[in-house]
Amino acid sequence: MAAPRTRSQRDPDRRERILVAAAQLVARRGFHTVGMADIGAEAGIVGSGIYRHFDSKNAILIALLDQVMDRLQSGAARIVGAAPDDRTALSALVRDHVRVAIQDRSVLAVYHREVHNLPEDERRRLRHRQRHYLEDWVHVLAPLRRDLADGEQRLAVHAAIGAIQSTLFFHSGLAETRLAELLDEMAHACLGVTPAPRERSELLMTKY
Amino acid sequence: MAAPRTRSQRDPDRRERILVAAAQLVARRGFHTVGMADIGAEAGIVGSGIYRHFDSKNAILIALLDQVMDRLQSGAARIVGAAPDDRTALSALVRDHVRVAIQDRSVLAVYHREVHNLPEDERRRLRHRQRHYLEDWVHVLAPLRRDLADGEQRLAVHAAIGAIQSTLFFHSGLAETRLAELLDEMAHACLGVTPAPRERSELLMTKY
DNA sequence: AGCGGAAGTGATCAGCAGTTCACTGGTGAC
DNA sequence: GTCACCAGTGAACTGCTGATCACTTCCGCT
Repeated sequence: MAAPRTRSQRDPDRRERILVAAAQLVARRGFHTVGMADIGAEAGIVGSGIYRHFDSKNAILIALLDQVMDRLQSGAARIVGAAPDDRTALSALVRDHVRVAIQDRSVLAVYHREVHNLPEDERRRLRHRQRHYLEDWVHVLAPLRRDLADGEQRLAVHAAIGAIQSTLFFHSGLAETRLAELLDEMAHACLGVTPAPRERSELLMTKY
Repeated sequence: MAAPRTRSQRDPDRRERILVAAAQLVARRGFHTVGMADIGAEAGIVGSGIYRHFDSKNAILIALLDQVMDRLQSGAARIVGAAPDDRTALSALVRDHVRVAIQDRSVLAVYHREVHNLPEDERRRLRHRQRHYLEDWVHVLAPLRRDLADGEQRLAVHAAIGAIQSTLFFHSGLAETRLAELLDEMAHACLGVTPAPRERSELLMTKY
């Protein structure tokens, strides 16, 4: 029962296309500058057609930001669960964040700039998820930086992520592998931890 | 003639109060979430009264962002003109940016998030000023990091500033001096340069 | 073929927020 | 004292944009 119903008919993944369109447009021009008509046009339908897939304009933004947190959190969970030691875990966290920053560039940029455009409760919820993600970092950093107090470790994590995400806001023109290498290095520098050797899978920048 | 006319009458620095009010509100809730009525109320007048001091809502934002760039650029100009060598200059640039990030927290946060809400031409103008400021950093970093290519040096500068500005988006709860110390350290780590010893004046965190 | 329903359309609504404007009241100049 | 002027007021206007709704179209299923 409740068999996997044939979802949509015209375009099976229209919903996803709307999200992609919104991410690109919002990243470039800002959430409130972009109209439903714009998003619709980019996704191949008319503005009002979006309401077949989302309840409101805000719902699009929420879906977008949740998607980002999903990617970050799932990566972190996998890493923390599998890494043999703290230093390996931390380096893997750094590299995963770099990967997301490069691959999901526009969505992450949107997250960074548009969280405060959310209604109070949704913002709290996302901030909560974000805090959770950061806690993963702090938890593996703590034993490696006993010289830092609790709040200071948290600051270091923020700074490392800030360094990584600086790439969201300008175009370096560097090759992706080189870009990843440098961001990786600088994030580790912020954390005051020498990078663990890369895994083979990481060298390939694979998705999983 | 055209003597320095007695500017305003009721409140001599109402204009400034409007800017401060706008900075705080916009930093917390975002530019388009904040209405003219809100800004006015915070500044002690009614919403429409603002138009005696600014041509439009956008004009407030522009004045705000220009004010930030003024502070950054004037600091950079002073430093580059006076520093005895590149390493001292770079460290001074870092410390000045840290100072602005802490002292003018909300205004800098607004800059970071709301530039793309500007009309095309104004955005270009501000981006241009920003580029100019970054060029000062790159110029003194270049001789210290000959191992990096041109675009790579620029990336490092962005990352260092990203690390510093990460402090704009959360409350560390640390004492200001300790906060400045750590940000300073991490920014230098991103740049791959050992900090020059602090000047006496810097230790006091004075404005000039 | 023909039925049912989901996807897409376009006209229309509704409300908000920036802006304008005629007016008031207080301040400084003479 | 009074005159000119300008910051400040509040009501009204307007344009824009998110949202609604009745209608059409297209697909899948029997």
